[in-house]
Amino acid sequence: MRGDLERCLVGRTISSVAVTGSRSVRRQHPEDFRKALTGRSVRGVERRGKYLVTTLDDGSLLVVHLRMSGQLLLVEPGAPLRPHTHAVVALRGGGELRFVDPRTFGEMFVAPPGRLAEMAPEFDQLGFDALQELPGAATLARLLAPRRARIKALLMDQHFIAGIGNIYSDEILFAAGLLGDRPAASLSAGEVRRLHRAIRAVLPEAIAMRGSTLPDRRYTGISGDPGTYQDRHSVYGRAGLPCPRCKAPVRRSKLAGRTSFHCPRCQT
DNA sequence: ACGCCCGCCTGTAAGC
DNA sequence: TGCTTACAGGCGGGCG
Repeated sequence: MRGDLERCLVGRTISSVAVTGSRSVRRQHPEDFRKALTGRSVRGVERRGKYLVTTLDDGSLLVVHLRMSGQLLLVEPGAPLRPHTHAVVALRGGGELRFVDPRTFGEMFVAPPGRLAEMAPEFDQLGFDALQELPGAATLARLLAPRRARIKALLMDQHFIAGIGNIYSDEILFAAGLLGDRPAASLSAGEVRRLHRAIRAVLPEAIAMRGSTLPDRRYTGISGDPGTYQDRHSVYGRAGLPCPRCKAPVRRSKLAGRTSFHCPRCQT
């Protein structure tokens, strides 16, 4: 999604903004949000964990978090308005960026220059980015050693490592051959190395395939195009289906409060 | 520090 | 067919 936004938005100017409802823009008055964006042009698009951060020409930041059901779509003006469209950002020269979110857990806000920390204190709490800031295996081992949490809970803990959620924690743990309920501190040096390699293998591969679009098609690219990594899932969403490695049926369980999937033979 | 529960919402699918 | 219930890519807060 970051790449899509970068390709579609950098250099473009925002001509107008419309916000409907009060839930998606909730850290500031929607009118302030609208004013902060109107007339700005997009300089770049970054990502911190699961937050999308668009840099504008005045140094302010447009921050978006999609949470469970949020979607960003770039459409032609006049395209039919999908239900649950909460914000429309019109671009000069055509095109509209639309924020659609049925469950309204997602949100957007604009942080004026230098105000991100005060508007979004949780940014300071984010752990290292799973993709861009992953430390070496030895450092990772040192970080895991004192932790009593289960490894899956820790992989999904944005304060520890930022960017991994329920799908990719399960896929990473499968690739590493580890059970998610193992206490983090119980991993041997070799197991941490496997985990490290799994993170570095799964995430770039999933991104190359444009992510995982589940049957409800809630996550798509900016053009509404589905990702294809769901076809490569080894365990997530595959309860009862054969493990791609050993053919044992994939098991479904509850772990770290979330529905989880693992292979009972390949993961220990 | 950790596990577990709930709430925040709406849509969907499963179960009766 | 129609109703009720459970659950869904996240995350913060409260409790024990």
